[in-house]
Amino acid sequence: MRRPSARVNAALAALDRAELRKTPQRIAVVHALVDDTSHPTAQQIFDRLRRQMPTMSFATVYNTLAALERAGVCRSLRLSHDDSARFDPMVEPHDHAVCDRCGRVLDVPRARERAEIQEFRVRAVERVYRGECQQCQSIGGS
Amino acid sequence: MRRPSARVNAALAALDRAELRKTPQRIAVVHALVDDTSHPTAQQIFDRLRRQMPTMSFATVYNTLAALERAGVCRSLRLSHDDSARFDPMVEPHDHAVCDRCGRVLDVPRARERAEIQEFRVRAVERVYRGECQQCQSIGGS
DNA sequence: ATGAGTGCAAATGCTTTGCATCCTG
DNA sequence: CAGGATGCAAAGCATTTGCACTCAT
Repeated sequence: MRRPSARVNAALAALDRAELRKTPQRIAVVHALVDDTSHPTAQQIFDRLRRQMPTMSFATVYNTLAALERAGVCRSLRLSHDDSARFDPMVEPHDHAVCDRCGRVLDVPRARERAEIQEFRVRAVERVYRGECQQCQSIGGS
Repeated sequence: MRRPSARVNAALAALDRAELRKTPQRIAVVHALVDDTSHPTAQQIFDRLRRQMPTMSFATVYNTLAALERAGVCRSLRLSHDDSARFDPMVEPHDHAVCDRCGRVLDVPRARERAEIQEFRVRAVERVYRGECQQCQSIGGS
């Protein structure tokens, strides 16, 4: 956590919009997450917060992260088969570079694509298109 | 499973190369997986095989799928946060389209990219670059 | 008989849930 | 005081592991 940033305020505003109470626990999670580019796991966030708020429970961290995701404040990522979920406060569309050796996850802004990851030695690229398949389109609905 | 295909033979050859015994269980898993484009989970493969081989155990399916992955016969995918691992017998580089509504996973060959998924309404694209970060490169090693 | 492979069950690890309690409005 | 939120513990799943047994070399 750095100084109160614009991102913190935007996140708290998103909580309002989602009609979620700004409890001390949620504010703490927001502070811990919102300026963190390391893509922490729920466990890492919990460990960090526990120091400053010893009553914080693991379940609250999980529930809060899920709430924040629903409120559009963060996204959860499952980038490797054997890793737990990681949380990314950068909600603008962007990509990720995952290190095979240390597991580090780097953000790759869309505008730069390959340029941004010059220092990253790319072995493979995986693309996932998300959307609606033909069958589901024809069914219609929301 | 269809008629014995070229893919089956290639997979069995890969087992040889990896010095893995071609046991009835492994052959059954190969047959169940290798011509299946639906990206089944281990559970789905197990359910299917259990019918024709009632002694087949879940652990064997898991272990066999991991062995097949190491042998280069298939890849495991974790495409959504809440889904279990899916197995893809198509090992050539390609991408995936995931339906938000039904969870269906479609293969998207590299050559075609967007053209191939005309009938799929794309909401978002996610890219993952896999490789080695700068720090790990400088450490060197294998 | 040696060692890989299997099958069962138990263990593990991440995540979710139930529920009593606590606030806050 | 009503409903949302928290904290704890327990439950759920998917996946992995330990171990005794089997089977092919």
